[in-house]
Amino acid sequence: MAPYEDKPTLTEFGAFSKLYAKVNGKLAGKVNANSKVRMPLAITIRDIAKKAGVSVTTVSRVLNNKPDVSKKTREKVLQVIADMGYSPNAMARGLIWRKTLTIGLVIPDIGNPFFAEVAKGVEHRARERGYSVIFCTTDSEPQREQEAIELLCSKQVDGIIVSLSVESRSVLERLEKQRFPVVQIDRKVPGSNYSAIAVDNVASAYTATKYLIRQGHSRIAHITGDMNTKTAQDRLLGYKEALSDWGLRLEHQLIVHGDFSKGSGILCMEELLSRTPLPSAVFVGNDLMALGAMEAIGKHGLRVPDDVALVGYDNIDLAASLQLTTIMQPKFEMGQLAATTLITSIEKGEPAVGDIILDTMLIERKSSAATVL
Amino acid sequence: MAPYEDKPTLTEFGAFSKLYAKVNGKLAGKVNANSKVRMPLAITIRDIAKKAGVSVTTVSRVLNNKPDVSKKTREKVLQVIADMGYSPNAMARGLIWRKTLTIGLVIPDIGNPFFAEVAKGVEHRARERGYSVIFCTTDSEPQREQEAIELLCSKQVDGIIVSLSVESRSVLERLEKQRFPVVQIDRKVPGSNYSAIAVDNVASAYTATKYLIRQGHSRIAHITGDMNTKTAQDRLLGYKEALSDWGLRLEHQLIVHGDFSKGSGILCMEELLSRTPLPSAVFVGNDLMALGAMEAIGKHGLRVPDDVALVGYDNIDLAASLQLTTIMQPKFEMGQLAATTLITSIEKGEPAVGDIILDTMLIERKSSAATVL
DNA sequence: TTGAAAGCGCTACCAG
DNA sequence: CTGGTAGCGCTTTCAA
Repeated sequence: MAPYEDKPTLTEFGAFSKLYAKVNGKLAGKVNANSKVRMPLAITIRDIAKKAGVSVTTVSRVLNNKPDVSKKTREKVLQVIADMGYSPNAMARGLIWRKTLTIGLVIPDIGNPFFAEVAKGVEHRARERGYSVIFCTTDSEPQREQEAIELLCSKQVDGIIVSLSVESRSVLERLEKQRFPVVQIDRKVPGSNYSAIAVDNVASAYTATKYLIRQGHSRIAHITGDMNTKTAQDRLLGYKEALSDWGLRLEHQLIVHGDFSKGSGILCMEELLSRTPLPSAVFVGNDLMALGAMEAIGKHGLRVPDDVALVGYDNIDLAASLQLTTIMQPKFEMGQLAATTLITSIEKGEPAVGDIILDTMLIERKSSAATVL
Repeated sequence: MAPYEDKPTLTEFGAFSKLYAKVNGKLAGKVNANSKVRMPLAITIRDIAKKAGVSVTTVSRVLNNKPDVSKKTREKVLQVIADMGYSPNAMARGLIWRKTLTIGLVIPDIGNPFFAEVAKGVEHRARERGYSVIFCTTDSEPQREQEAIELLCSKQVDGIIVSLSVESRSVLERLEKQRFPVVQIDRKVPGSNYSAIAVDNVASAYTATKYLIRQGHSRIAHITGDMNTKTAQDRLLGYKEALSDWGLRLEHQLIVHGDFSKGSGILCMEELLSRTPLPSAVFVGNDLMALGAMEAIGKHGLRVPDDVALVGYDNIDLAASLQLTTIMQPKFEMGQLAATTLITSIEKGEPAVGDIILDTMLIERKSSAATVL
């Protein structure tokens, strides 16, 4: 009648764990199957102690590499642990240590290659430092962002890496008051003091737009990301500044609002294709939308870059294959850095200071080339 | 001197939690800052009880929606909980319930859009059912697969969704012995009894190859995925069977082994491009490698499909944009189904039975079109 | 060098 | 309907 919900410890139950009789007190003695005493659902430190003929304290000492254990005892205990395949219950430890060695990751969408790559960086670095990662996706909906954070807090994660919409400021403020370790990634919530790992979106959007202008374009459209994010706002800003600096008129009908998804890229591009005269170039808020834009352009029998030049943002894997000119940002490294920053902050017991702004780079490819390669 | 490592409960500390004096026994009385008594690091159920003027038992009842609490008391307690922003410590609960409402997800690479989409499906469904997801990546290295599973077990997850290399059979067997809930996704470890959510890789690879043959190709190469996975083995098998059924000779020099990564796609294609005569078509083990293959082909001044036709596998987002013919498999749905299956198994207390094989579909696009669109 | 015992925050059992 | 109390599995005093 082994209960299915047993917690695993990667061992089969040995002869040792057939029936559990409480010994340290009232209930010692034989316990039959009908007893109300709950069976231990996995091997515990007590099982190890008994088998090794030592106290739980000693086992605990071995487990935690404390001194004050004779070499002989230590080896004996280690042996039993290996034999039984015991692994300590992280929850029980967490209760005492007030540490779970787990961090939270709150991102809009793991399906977006940008965030997938960021998540990869986070997970890799976290693993190196001995932490696990619980991830939550929010589609940048403030409601879900808050729920995710509350959930992670109740799960007692040691810290959280977040990428939030601008509306989640109050949530962050509450965490700040408790001095809870948080690091922002990709987008910083305005007014929040938590440090962020990001790029200069204004400057790089400016660069992208300037580049198109220099290519001879004067009717340049922009498909924005989710305007609820600082990222999208900043990229729009950079676009506007570039136009302004080069004396180009800002045409509101050339700015359409997407949400960073490929689908929205299609829709937005469709809309732009109905404008007359047609824009000759589009700075798209991210690569995923640029993908959609390409599809829309193709569907209308037009060609990139001949009819419409395109510049994206992110340099996700497919940008190279698609010959999409784009702004490269170091996604994996951002994830790694965020994890490093957060974990250091957790372990030092003090908040990270200052933002880390990483470099971006314009990568020129066919989608915007004046001359076809 | 508020310690930074405080566990957050989304509340600022109220006047209530300035200093904590043990009351239920020995240590009652004033406790000064030098005391060895650890300060409570977050609001606990006892704080709520005290503030509401009831027992912890009653608060617990309210927390768990048990009956046997008068409406008035319940409301009072709820009010205090809301006021203090209390949220129960999931670890303490987990210790008792032997449930963490957390599941593990072990995948090779979150950076691969296929797995990112699967992960998305898992997370969405898990959230709907009240579970969180810890994810671990392994690059299909058996060592890391085992470590990931052991880690997740020690974190007491309620179950695990895995996508493993064929070598991890023994690890699964140990989990099986303990009747620990596991569901396999995408690839099934041969010999394991845990049910899997996957597609028929042999049949679909057969379909893809057959399709190329029907397009008139007779020199068809294959770039395999990581041959340590059942997925890659099966796709190779389907490829071979199709060749055989159509009386085409199997040329070993036309089979090169990649690892499902884009980089390996480039390398493998380079290798194929050195063959003479050139294969006129390549069935690539997944879209990511097909991406790489396309780049390699372009770099050599050749064109798709005129010089080399390409068929991929997965139908990731960019396949549409790249006009890549591919085998579609329902990634998001696979993730959802795996989560549903696992959680149902966890909650019913019995293993899921049988595999779920989902339908695939050949999606024809330009990369293999006989006539350019 | 060892072990007994007191909890971490919570739920479950029992008695009122 | 309510409250006291014994643990969940572990670490950490403190005493031997």
